[in-house]
Amino acid sequence: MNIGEAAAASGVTAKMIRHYEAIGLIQQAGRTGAGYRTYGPKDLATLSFIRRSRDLGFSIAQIRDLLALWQDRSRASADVKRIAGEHIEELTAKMHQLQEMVMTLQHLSSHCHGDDRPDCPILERLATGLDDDCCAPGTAANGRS
Amino acid sequence: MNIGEAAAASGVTAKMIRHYEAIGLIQQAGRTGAGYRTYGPKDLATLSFIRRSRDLGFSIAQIRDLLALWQDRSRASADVKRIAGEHIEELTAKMHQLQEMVMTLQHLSSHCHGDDRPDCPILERLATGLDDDCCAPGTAANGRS
DNA sequence: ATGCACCTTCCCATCATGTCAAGGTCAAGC
DNA sequence: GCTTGACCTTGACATGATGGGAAGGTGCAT
Repeated sequence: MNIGEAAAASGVTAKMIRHYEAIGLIQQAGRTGAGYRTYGPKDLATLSFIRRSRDLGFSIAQIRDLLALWQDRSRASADVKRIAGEHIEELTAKMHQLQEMVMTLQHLSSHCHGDDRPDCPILERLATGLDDDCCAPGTAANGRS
Repeated sequence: MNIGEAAAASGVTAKMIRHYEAIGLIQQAGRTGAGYRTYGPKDLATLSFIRRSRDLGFSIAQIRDLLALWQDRSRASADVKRIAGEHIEELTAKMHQLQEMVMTLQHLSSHCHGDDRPDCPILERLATGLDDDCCAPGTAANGRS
């Protein structure tokens, strides 16, 4: 199986397969006489594992650990669960950051009439850091926290 | 005002101030005879504007547009509102992606007993793409959608 | 005049991925 | 056999926002 077929079958681009090999995330692939990389079912399974992990937002470093655990028959599931738990916390923290941004922006946007006139509370807030057209003083979104 | 003071006052690092100048996001700063950059209140306001925009997750490209609108006295607030609205949609989409990851991971994690035994539904799911210990067939989190 | 904190430019690193270029290889058709 | 097109190889460079560090100049206080 060539790299192109492996890429199509696993959902990892050929470019990334070579990259993962270069950084040591996966073993060096076998080679044909002409230097083409060859892949077997086991390699495919590893590549698919990586792609699913990436889809769940794991970093390469985390995937490295997960792969090691996966291939360790004497692993403790607690180790896997811990990695996943840490990752969940990272993702949740990012989510909350985004949520705060969205709430602030929605608040500002709702007070911007959005017409031809230049007056705009969004720009005012960005310029001054203060939200002087705020309907709910004391909330986290008013910039005076 | 030197770059260090401007950095402390605006919350933008000296490194980034130089970078923003290099990419043309801000005007070239004035220089002393010795080549030191100097900053005035107007520059400070611009830097603070940029930092607040970054805090709200705007990209450099978006900030470029926002700065142009800010300095355009004949702007239409509708333009600002549109940029903000697009940004809200981007952020919301990212949030939902993270949310889906978190839900999937929480589902898997809740089914992992997390002890010394190697059996682990998280790894199984990453390896096979299938969630065979699923309590709620047909939901988005079971990998068979 | 010495020392320290600050400034300058320039280069490299991150992280995961993409693009592009120059060249080698394989398989099919003529 | 030769051409063609699809595929492979390596390598370099780009993204976006930021950090780190080296090597050297400047400002100010002791």
